[in-house]
Amino acid sequence: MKKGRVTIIDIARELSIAPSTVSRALKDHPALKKETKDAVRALAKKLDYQPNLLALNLLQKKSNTIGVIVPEITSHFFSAIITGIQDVIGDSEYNIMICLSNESYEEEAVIIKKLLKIQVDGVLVSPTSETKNFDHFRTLQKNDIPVVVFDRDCPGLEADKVLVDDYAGAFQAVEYLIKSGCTKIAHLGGPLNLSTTKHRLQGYLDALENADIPIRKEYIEHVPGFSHDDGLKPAERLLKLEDLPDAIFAMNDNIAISAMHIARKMALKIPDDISIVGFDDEPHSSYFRPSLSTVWQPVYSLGMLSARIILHRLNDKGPQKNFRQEVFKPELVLRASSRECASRKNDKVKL
Amino acid sequence: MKKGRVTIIDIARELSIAPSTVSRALKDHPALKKETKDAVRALAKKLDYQPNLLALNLLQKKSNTIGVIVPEITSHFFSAIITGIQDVIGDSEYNIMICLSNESYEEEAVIIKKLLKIQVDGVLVSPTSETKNFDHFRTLQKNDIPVVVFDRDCPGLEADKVLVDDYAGAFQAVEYLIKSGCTKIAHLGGPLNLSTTKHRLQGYLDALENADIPIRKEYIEHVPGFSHDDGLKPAERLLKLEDLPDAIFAMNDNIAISAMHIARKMALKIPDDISIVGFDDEPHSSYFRPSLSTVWQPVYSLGMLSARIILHRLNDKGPQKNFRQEVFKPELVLRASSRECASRKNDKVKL
DNA sequence: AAAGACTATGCAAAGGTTTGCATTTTCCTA
DNA sequence: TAGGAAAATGCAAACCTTTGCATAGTCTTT
Repeated sequence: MKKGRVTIIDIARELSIAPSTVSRALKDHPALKKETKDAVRALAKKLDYQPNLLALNLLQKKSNTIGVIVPEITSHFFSAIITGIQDVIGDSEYNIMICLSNESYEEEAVIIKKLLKIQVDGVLVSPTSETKNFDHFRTLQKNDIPVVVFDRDCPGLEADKVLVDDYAGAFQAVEYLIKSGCTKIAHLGGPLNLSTTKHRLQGYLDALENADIPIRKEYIEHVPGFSHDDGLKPAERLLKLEDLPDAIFAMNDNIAISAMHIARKMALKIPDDISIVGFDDEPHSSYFRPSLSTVWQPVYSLGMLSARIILHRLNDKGPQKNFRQEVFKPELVLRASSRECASRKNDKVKL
Repeated sequence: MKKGRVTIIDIARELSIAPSTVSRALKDHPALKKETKDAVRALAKKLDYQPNLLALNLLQKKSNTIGVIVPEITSHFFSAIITGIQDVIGDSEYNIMICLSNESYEEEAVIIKKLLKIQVDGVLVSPTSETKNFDHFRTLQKNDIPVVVFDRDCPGLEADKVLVDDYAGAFQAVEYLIKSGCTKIAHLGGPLNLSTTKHRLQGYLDALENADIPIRKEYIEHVPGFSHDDGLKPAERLLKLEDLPDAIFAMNDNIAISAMHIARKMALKIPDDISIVGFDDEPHSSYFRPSLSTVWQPVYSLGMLSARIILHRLNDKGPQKNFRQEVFKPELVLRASSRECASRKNDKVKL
């Protein structure tokens, strides 16, 4: 009786043939006699032979692992993306390794080093809100590790990218607020370094300009982070202005809910006194009262596409070029935290 | 110029010594001359030598990977546990591989096979709500892979376990409802197979019995899944009973919120007409109006402890025995969806 | 000066699989 | 039946590191 697991050598010995023949038999090599193949396969099955992937990894210099770097997973946004990624990668020969950067550039850099060390075959990454320099991603590429950036863009980095048209989402949202009669529209933006923050801000600005509404600096605040608590202070600043806004377009749903809280505390009626629109369409946003109008993003699809792209890169060796850039369209979801609008029937509405 | 990455052999050749000497120098083997060590270390640094973990894995027959199997990650509950796990494992030599079973026994079994194939060193698992048979976990153990079960128990499986005292949490919650004057307390339970469901149900039953309140079958409903939508129908059944309950203790926050919705739709006042208490303390539960009373669980700690236990097992080879069973105490969090209670001041309250 | 002790280093195997090339076996044809 | 082509299989290297044992070299002691 052998101790450990069954190897190709055990099978070879038992059948008095060479290990290489066994290997070929198991992969249906055309040069082999049918009988040999059958004998090998039968014995392999009988002994419950399991190929040793560790040996294969060494031989092929690859780990069959794809690293996924995200800032966090406690929000529905990233956990849904990961679910999409997992559902695609799960059917392939690859495994995914999820790494949390905690929105810290430093941790992100450490993760990259770790992934290099274990020789991941590819990396999917949504950079932290602190990341301004992308050289660590380029290091991956120099080591022939394809990188796919998702959701948060890395301007200047040449890589496959799967993004959301944040600009359009923001523009739509603010345009709707204007149509619904709001004129004093404030914005609660995210950390300034982030591409998503910038694009949503630009969408906000352009929608105002497009409607000939002057931009007021005091109506624009930026939050330090993405949690409910991060939004409270900035929301309070907006709602303590002398000339009170009649609408707030927030960077995400959590922040929008912070604004709702402050508004409620100040006895403002939503949406009569003030409309509030978020971004992300987190599942619980529809359960609030008033339910939150927001911008929906195809998170699951985003994850799936990112995964498909990296699988494609991995199968399709060769120099990395012709980078793809896919941009998903978000959709405005109108609920009860924003006023009705005369032309509402003409808008695409998702409830 | 060499093509690939620098190996121990490259260093050996350059210094005209044996690879084994290089290996020993890098691990500070006592038999080596200081000068040799220094020379090796200097060159290793200069060439930016990175040990090839793939080779090590093969040699040591281990993958340095810990599998983490969870039903899903889109809820705050599991994503927070994973964050705790990650924060502990991240500092070790191990990597974690997160696998989603989607509450499907079949998928869970497939995952186990995959983890065996890649030769994980250990597994952390919270079984699906369908899992009644634990032989697949025993298969892991037979292969000398330690298993740590967390949150959801596997009765009869001998393994390390990190659980929450669901019984006590439920008992406390229902006891409070009784103290606050409720007498017709209904329960929205989870899928019946789950240990957590059973224990919470038992806590509910015992709290009633303890107060001499007769148990009414029609006041007990079970939801098929954990999402908001899964709770709607069962909640409706409860609230359409002729003898309306004056309180609902729900399996989790999502279900509690389903109940809140149905109650509101029926113009019931919360908590005046009906008190509602959830379980889990999801972050958004405090933002609802009325804010949700619920039972808080130390999710992050639960993840960290599970991770520590498996690391300990991995360092501490030898036969698996003396399994640990750790049980965390949950805490009742009183908010606005339940009535005040005369003796409230005496309770430990977390807001 | 020789034996013994100790220090420093090298050799080679092991871990399991794949693959180009070499070799053997089989079969057909002249 | 020899020759050669074609079919089937084997050999050995490669992937990189670790480690028990062997060996070479140095020093000490009698």
